[in-house]
Amino acid sequence: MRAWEATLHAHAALSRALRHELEEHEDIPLSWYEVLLLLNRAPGQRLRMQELADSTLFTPSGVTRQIDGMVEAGLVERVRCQTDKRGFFAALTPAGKERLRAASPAHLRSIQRHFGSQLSDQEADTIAEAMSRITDAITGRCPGA
Amino acid sequence: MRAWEATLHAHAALSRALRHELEEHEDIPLSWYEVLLLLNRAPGQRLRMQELADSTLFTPSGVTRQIDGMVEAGLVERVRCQTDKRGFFAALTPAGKERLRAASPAHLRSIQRHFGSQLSDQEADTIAEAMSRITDAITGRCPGA
DNA sequence: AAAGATTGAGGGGTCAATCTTG
DNA sequence: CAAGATTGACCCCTCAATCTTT
Repeated sequence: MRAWEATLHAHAALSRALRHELEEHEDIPLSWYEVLLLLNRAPGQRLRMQELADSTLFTPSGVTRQIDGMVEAGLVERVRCQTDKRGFFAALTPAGKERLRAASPAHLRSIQRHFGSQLSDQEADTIAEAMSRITDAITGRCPGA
Repeated sequence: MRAWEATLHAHAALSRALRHELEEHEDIPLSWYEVLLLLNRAPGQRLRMQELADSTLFTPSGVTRQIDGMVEAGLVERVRCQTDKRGFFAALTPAGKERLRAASPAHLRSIQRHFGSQLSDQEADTIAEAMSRITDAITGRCPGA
């Protein structure tokens, strides 16, 4: 499948470039950015660990490791859920919010430069729609796995 | 950028599904498959380490680790280049060729099921072309990194 | 027992430094 | 010194097992 091989290569090249630029300019791992973004969008700037796992498509343990690092860096706090004491929220701290605000412009420029500027509007639409469909098909049912 | 987020998610979900299915049915890491494929296509069923790094978009050290494992599994041999003794070839062994032949059908079916069958022919063409363009733009010049 | 989350062990990749040959 | 490749230290993520709360 030619389209899949091309996607694999583009993903490898692109995520490496984005990671380098984000770490160089803002000293943030690429994976943190997505978490900061999700938390910032969320009501109360906080999400359950489980919600983060679903949204990011990481495993629960992956989310735990990630939040560990971000807590240590002071960007996020763990808050026990009062109504269900098994659960925790990851809550954005002021420092985390500030860090996201600082990193956003450069990162968005990187994405635009390496990805967006290479695509016509129509291509971008096609890709967004097709990729979403693929993700839904896999996470929606999972027959084999 | 919506298209980029969707691509990121699709890649995460898809590569996880493919990895699980390939490991379950054929007991092969997903990353080995691409190397076996490249070697099999290559003249003499062998490639220089450097060529593998370029083709797969892994770093040189990544290729070394990968080949280490495949040599240990008997799928590949390291062959010193006679005309330039700094270099090495990774050469497919008969066992490696057989392993690829055994794994191919199931893996191709996985790709078709999770990826190809979700796309129209036109979408697949658009994606293949656009993604190739993105890869070329990054690896071709690299202004920032 | 089931759900939410974490921990220990391990795979797989990167970078910077190193070794060898040209 | 430059090029091809490898090594050591390290990061990130996953799986299976575990702990706590429901």
